[in-house]
Amino acid sequence: MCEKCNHNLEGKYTPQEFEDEIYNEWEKNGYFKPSMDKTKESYCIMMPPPNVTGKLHMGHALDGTLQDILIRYKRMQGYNTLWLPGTDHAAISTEVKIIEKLSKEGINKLDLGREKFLEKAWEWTEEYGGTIVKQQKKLGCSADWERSRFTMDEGLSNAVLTVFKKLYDKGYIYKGKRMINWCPCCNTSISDAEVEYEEEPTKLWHIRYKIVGEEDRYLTVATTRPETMLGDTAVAVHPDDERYKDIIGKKCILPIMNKEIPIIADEFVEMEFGTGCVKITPAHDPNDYQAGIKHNLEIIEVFDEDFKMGDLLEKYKGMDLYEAREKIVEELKEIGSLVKIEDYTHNVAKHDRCKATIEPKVSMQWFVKMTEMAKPAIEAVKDGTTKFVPKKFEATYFNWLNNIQDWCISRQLWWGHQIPAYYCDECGEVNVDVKAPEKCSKCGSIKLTQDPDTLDTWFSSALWPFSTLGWPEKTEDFETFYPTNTLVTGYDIIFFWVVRMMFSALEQTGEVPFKDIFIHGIVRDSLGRKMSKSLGNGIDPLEIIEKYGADSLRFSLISGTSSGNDMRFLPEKIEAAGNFANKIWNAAKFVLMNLEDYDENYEIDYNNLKEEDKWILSKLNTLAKEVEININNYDLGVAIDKIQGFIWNEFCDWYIEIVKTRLYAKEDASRTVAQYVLNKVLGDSLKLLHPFMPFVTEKIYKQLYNNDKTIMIASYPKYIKELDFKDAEKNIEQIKEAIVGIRNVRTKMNVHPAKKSTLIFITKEYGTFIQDSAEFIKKLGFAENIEIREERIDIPKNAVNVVTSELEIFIPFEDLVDIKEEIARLEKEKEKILVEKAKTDKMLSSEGFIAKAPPAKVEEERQKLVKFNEMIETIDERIKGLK
RNA sequence: GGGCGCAUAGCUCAGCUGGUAGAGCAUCUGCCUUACAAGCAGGAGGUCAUAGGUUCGAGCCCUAUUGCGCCCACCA
Repeated sequence: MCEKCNHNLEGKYTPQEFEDEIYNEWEKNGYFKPSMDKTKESYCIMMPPPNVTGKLHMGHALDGTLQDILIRYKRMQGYNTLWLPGTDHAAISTEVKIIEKLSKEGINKLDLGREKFLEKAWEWTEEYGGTIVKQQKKLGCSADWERSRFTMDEGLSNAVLTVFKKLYDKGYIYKGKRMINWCPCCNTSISDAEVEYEEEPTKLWHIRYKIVGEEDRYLTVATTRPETMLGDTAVAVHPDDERYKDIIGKKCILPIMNKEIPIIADEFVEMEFGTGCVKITPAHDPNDYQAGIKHNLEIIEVFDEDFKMGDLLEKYKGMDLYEAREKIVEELKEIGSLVKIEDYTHNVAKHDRCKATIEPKVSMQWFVKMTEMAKPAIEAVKDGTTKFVPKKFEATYFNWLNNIQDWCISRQLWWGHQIPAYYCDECGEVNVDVKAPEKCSKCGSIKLTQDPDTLDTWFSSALWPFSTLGWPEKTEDFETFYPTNTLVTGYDIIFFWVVRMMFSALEQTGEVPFKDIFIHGIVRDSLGRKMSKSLGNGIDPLEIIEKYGADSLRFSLISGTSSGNDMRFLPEKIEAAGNFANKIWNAAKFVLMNLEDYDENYEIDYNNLKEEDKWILSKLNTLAKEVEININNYDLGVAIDKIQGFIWNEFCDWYIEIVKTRLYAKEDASRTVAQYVLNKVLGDSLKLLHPFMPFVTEKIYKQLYNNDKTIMIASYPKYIKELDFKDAEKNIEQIKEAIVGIRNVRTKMNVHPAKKSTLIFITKEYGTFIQDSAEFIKKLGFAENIEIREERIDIPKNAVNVVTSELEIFIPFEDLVDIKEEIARLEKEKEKILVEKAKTDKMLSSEGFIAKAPPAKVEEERQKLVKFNEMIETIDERIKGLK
C-alpha cells in the first residue's frame, strides 16, 4: 500500500496476487445472478455442459471466454443477464471411466450389478464433478453457479422422461429391429453421429461361386470381409450389366456353406468396382441389409453376441473374427475358390470415443423418427429466426438435417436415463410413462419389467436450453429467459447438439431455443495440430493461468482471431497479453499517483477542456461506438484489438505524455481538468476492457474508486454526441504528425535526445493552437523553445525542414547540418509524396472516375492532390533555398 | 463422389456493404526520459497463391487453375 495516496498498485502486474480474491468477492456479492429486474430486457446464455468428470482444456477456455465476454458486456449494459452453467453425465465416457476404475480394484461391472454400479457412478460424479467448475471459476466465468444444473438431476430427468413419453405417444419414438452401429468395445449401440471413418489398408479377396445349371461357369465376387460369407444370402449384379444379364434370377453355390443362393439385380451395385458382383450379407452390412429387405432375403447372423463366430459351422465356432477370416481364406484357397488377393484401402467405421471398429448389427433398439421434426428446424434457420454466426455453418446444419436418418437413442449402458418403458411379463404390453406404472394398462398385471437400456446422452442435452429453466413447469425463469439469446459452441458439435436442441426445442416449446448460434473453431497447437492426449501436445489452460493470469489467457484467445476459424495457440501471444496487462497496470499507477489530490465530485465544464482533452475524449467516444457495433456483431477479436490500440497507442503513448507538463505544473487550473480526463478515460477504458480482461480491470477500477465500486455492474460506456470533437481531433493529429516528423529527422541525423532545439512553425491557421500547446510540443519534440511565423522568412540555412499535410517546421542546428545531406533527405521525402500524388493523379485523370465515382470520393481526391502539390512546392522551395 | 474453407510482411493472423493493405511477435537504429526495459522513440519489410473477367477502381465480386485443410457420403 502506498502511504502517500492510499493505493496499492505497486511494482509489476502480478495477477496471482489478486485474481482469486476478486473472484470470491464477486461471487460473495451475488453479481453473477440475474437482476430479475422486469423493466429490463433479458439476456441469457446456456453454457454447453462439459462432462461432469471432465477437466478444463483449451476448447473450454475459449468457449468460456467468449460466453463470459458476452455476458459481462450485456450485464454492464443493464440487461437482466443469466448465464446458466452445468454439467453433462456423458453416458459412455463416464461409464467407461468408472469401469476402468473398478477393474483396477478388481471389480467387474456385471458382477457388481446395476444398483451397486450406479452407486459407484454417483460417488464418482460427486468426487470429480466439482473439478471443472473450479477451473471455470479460475478463468473468471461469471455464471450463476447457484442455478447450475446436471443432466441427471431430478428436474432434468423429469424433463427427459416427459419428452420421451410425449414423443412416444405421438408415434415419434418407436422400438424396432434395425441395422445399427454397434461398438464391440463399449458393448452398446451408438448413433450415426458418433461414427467417424478412417482409412485403413486391407485386402480385397476375389472369390468365385459356381453358377447353378451352367457348365463350368463361375462368377467372382470381391469382398473385404470374407468371414461374413457364411451369412451370405445372395449375390447382386447391376441390372444393366451385359456380362451378367443372362444369369440374373439363376442361382449360385456359396462355397464352404455349399448352399444355393440367388443372383439378384440391384441398381446399387457399381459395375466398375471389383468384378461387378457383390456378395450380400444382410446381417452385417448396411447396404446389404437394405438389399436384403428389398429383395426379401433371409438375414443370417454370422457372429454371436460377443462378436465371436456363431454356430453356423462347428469348425469356426467361437473363433475371433480375424482368426476366422484367416481360416476361411485358407479354406477357400484349398478348395480352389480363391481367385486372387488385392491390396486395397478403404474407410473403416470407428466409434469416436474409443476408436474401436464399428460392427453393423441388426438389433432391437429405440429410435426417434426424424423426418417431421427436422422440418421446422430447417425452416427456423432458413427464415432467420435463428442465425448462425458465421453464416457459413448453416450449410453444415442444413446438410445434416436434410439427410437425417432416424436417431437410435437406446444404449446398452447403465449410466444414464433408463428408458421409461415397462414390459408386462404376462401379456407383453409396452407401458410407457414418466413414472413407473403400478400395473399393466392392458391386462392389469403388476408384473412389469423396465427396459434395461438407457438413453443416448445427447437426448438429455438436446433439452438443455429449456430443461435447465424448469421446463415442463412454467417457472419464472422459463418465462423470463426463454428463448435464450445466444448459443456459443464449436463447429465440431453442430450435428451432435445444435441440431438436436433445435428440433427438440421447436417440438416441445414451439419456439427456437436461441436466436444466435455463435460458432467458434478449434484451438490448435503452435504447429497447427489438434491438441490430443495421444500426441501429448495439449496445453493446460490452468498452467497458463497460474503463470500469466486468466486475463492474459483470455486476451490471447480472443485477440487477432475471427469467429468460426481454427486458431493456433502460440506462447508468444501469451507474453504479448501479459505485456499489455502490465502496460495497463503501469498506466493506472501513473494516473492514481496523479490523482492524489483530485476531488471525485469535481464537475467538468466542457469549455475548460483543452484540445488534447477533447481529442482523447472524442477518440474514446468513437471507440465506445465501434466496440458496441463489433460486439453486437460478435467480432470480439476486432473489438479487443481496438481497445488495446486505444489504451496503448493513444492514451498511454500520447495523452499521458502530453498531459504530464500540466500535471507537473502544480498551480495550473488546467491541471484539475487533466485529472478529470485521466480519471474518466482510464475508468471508461477499463469498463470497455472489462468483459475481456475482468480481473485486472476490476483490480484497478477498485483503486480508482477507493474500493467502494465494482466494475462488474458499472454501466458500459456509450457513444455521446456532445463528446464528438472533430476539430480537436484534427488539431492533435496534425501536431502528432509534426512531432513524429521532428523525431524522425532527429533520429536520422543522430541527434541525442538530451540535445534540445528550437522549433520554427510556419503556419497561419494553427498559430494559436500551437502557442497554447507549446509546453507539451516542446517536451515531445525535444525543443527548448518554439517560434511561430506566418511566412517562411529568416529561416537559418542550417535548419532541417519537416513538412506535414498542414504544417511546416524548421529545426535549426548550429553545427550539424550537412547541406548536401539535407537536400538529399528532402529529395527523398519529395519522392515519397510524388508516389502518392501519382496515384491520385491517375484517378483524377480518368474520365470514368470523375463521372462514376461518388462525388464525395472525387472531392476527397481533389483535396488530396492540392495538399500534395503544396507539400511538394514547400519542399522544392526549401531545396532551392539551400542550394 | 458431394460440400465448405484457407492461401495477405520472416512467423501467427486481422482486413465490415469494392476506394488503393494493418496488428502482434521477430528484426534494425537510438534511448535506463521521475507509470512502465514486460518499456520509450524512430525505421525497414507485402506485384494480397496463379491466370483471366466484371468495374472508373478488386485483397474483397465472378470463372478457371494449383497447393493445403476440414466436413458429409460410404462402392462390396
